[in-house]
Amino acid sequence: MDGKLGRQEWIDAGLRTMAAHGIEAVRVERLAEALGVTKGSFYWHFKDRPALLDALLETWKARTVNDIIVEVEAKGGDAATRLKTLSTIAARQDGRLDIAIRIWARQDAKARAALEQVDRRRLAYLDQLFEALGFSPAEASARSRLVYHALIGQFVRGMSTRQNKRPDDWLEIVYPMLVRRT
Amino acid sequence: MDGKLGRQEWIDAGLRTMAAHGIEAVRVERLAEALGVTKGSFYWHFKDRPALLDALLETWKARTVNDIIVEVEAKGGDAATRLKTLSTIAARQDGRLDIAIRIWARQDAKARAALEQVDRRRLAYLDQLFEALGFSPAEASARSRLVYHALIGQFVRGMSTRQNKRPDDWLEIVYPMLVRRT
DNA sequence: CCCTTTCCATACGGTTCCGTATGGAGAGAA
DNA sequence: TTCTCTCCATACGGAACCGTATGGAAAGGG
Repeated sequence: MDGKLGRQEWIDAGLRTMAAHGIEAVRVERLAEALGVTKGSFYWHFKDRPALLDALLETWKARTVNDIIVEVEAKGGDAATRLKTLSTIAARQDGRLDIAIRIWARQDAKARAALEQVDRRRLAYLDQLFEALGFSPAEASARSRLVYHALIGQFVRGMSTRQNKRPDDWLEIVYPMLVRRT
Repeated sequence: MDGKLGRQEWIDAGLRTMAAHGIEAVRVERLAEALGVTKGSFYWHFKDRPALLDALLETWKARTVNDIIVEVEAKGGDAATRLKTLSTIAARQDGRLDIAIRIWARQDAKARAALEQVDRRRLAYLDQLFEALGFSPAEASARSRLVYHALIGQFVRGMSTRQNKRPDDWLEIVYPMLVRRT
């Protein structure tokens, strides 16, 4: 199964181990072993390790800034429908890569900048949906943050906890509360 | 300024750097430099690095299993009052150490076990409060998880984000919604 | 056939850790 | 004083990385 490999194979392998074990675990000699080559190959395709990490971040950012939002918009519907679509899609993601980026962002300025961009985009979209449901900007913002933070918390917890086979139904249960105007 | 130092100084230093930079940053030679000694001291007080990590975990667990719950119970009041007390106390914690443990638990079985114990304890307490407010077990459990996950998410995000000076008022805003029976 | 380009293996020096071995300084007991 | 116990410094070997230098195999063009 070995033709020659290019940047993309290294990036994919990097994203895999990053999702599984965090950015600290993506080492060039380990990736080389996993890919069945030596690091001679790596330093042909990349200048150094930071160059790979940049590529990982860019790849993640490109595929993450709009992914869920685009998917929700594609399904269409009114604000309530989109919010429902969004919550079901978001809740069944595994989010391991997002969490790995989030942990990385604690130490790295670039990762932090990319993450804040993604967060702002998603929170703005959530704000928009809640406001379309008739909530004031302050109420909409608070509910957006409640939901978004709760999803992050679920992912973080699911990452630490052993394979949780329970499908986590709390979001479905509290969903009616979240969208009901007072 | 240095009398001799004992296990506790090493543990405190370990907890500090762990809260600031994660478990990966807890290295014996770095701690030694921070404490103004060499690692000769470390290997006098500890068998090896894992022994220190065990001590860190035990220290955290001992001071965390009950901390907030005890504080809330000390203030007393009915379920609604306690829930309010709990949310304000929890929201103004920094939670960096908890998050560091949570990240560590992704890779370490012992940390995972300790963390699951703390999580179960806290979630059970939250369930109890919500049920005392008249919610069904399923509703209470869902709301507990919503709030708990949201707090985790806030801490994780606050850790990645640069010094967020906004005091995060979303919890206060959505609080009435959380405790209102349908 | 030869030559160039592409891709990778091998070998090396340097850094940062871990853990061990050993000796030494200081303080109190005998 | 001398002996002992506690605590730490120093020095060492080894592992896991990073990045560089260099050579070689494979493939295609000329």
